[in-house]
Amino acid sequence: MTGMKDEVDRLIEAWQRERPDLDVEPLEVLSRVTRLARHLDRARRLAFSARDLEPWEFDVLSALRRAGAPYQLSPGQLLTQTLVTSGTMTNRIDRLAAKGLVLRQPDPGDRRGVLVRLTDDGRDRVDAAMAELLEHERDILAGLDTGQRAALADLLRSVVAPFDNHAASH
Amino acid sequence: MTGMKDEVDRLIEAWQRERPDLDVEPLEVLSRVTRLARHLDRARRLAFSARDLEPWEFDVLSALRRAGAPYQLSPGQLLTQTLVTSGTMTNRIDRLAAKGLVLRQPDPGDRRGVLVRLTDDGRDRVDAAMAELLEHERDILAGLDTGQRAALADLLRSVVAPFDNHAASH
DNA sequence: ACGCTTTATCTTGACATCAAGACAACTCCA
DNA sequence: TGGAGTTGTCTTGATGTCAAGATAAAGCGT
Repeated sequence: MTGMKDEVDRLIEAWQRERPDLDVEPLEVLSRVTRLARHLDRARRLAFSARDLEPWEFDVLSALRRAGAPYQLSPGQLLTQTLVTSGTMTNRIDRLAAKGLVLRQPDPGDRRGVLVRLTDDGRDRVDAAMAELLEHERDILAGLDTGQRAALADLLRSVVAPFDNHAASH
Repeated sequence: MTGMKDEVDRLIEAWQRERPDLDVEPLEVLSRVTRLARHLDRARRLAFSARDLEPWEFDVLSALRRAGAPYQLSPGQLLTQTLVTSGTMTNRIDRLAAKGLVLRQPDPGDRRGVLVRLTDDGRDRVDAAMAELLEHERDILAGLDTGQRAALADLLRSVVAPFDNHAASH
């Protein structure tokens, strides 16, 4: 018991009133996940706007940053990591290159391919944005103690893991 | 310990390798929330496609359904519930009306306003879609026992509640 | 009653995304 | 070496969304 009602409590009450025959218990978890994700989106947008980055820009730049020096990946690798289509990725790389945050270079080993590399400016921006994002996220989780956060992470992991490990069979 | 690694574990390892100075613990919870929400979106799309409904259609229809008989709300009420802009809602109502799932009626008490009402077909569709969605969601949560699901719901509620109750001050 | 402000909905124009397909370069086996 | 199939990226056309503004009707104080 947390002593506070949220929107999902109200949502569930309404469904129970209208459809008493249904067992709506799954909504207790999953509607909260959906709503929290929406709030997180707004928090991300806010955190990144201080660095003049859109969330989609951060997604691409952070994939490159995580790859480690020399911070370069192919468009194909980027689209498996960001789960967008190839057309979208072409468009994103165009715009990031126009902003000077990435460079498009021919792949020396495959003339079909290109390599997308983070510029120094791109690296600085994504590093700053990541630090800011973590600040915001810490605030969001401030109501939980360390043990609760760990418990929440473990419960979420066991719900998400089947998806992640099943997707490997594609 | 759940005995399984997920994508977020790998994401966190990469960040720790690249930025050992940052405390990335918040990602343990919030990146999993984001990823789970994305998987849920796909599950919803799948559940609704059997009833030939898009997720956005379900969002609107279910708001009307939850309102109870006579299943009617104003566009304004619908847009506060679905968190889209008014232009988007106009477009959605147009398309739902064209499909015969809702009716647009003049508001007898306010000539500026209209009332959007669920048709019988709309009610049947959204009821069937809801039952199907709950089936899918039960599958997703099958790895947790009742106590774990309740614990997860409570932890999520205490993270989400501040947003929901703060937003009331708009 | 008269304006001024607010409220409710719809319209417009720009934009990001996706699905499907085009095109070029690579691989591999005969 | 040649040809079939595969892979990597980009192009095209349709769609849904948003922000900003237009329009019309209510509310409200004087």
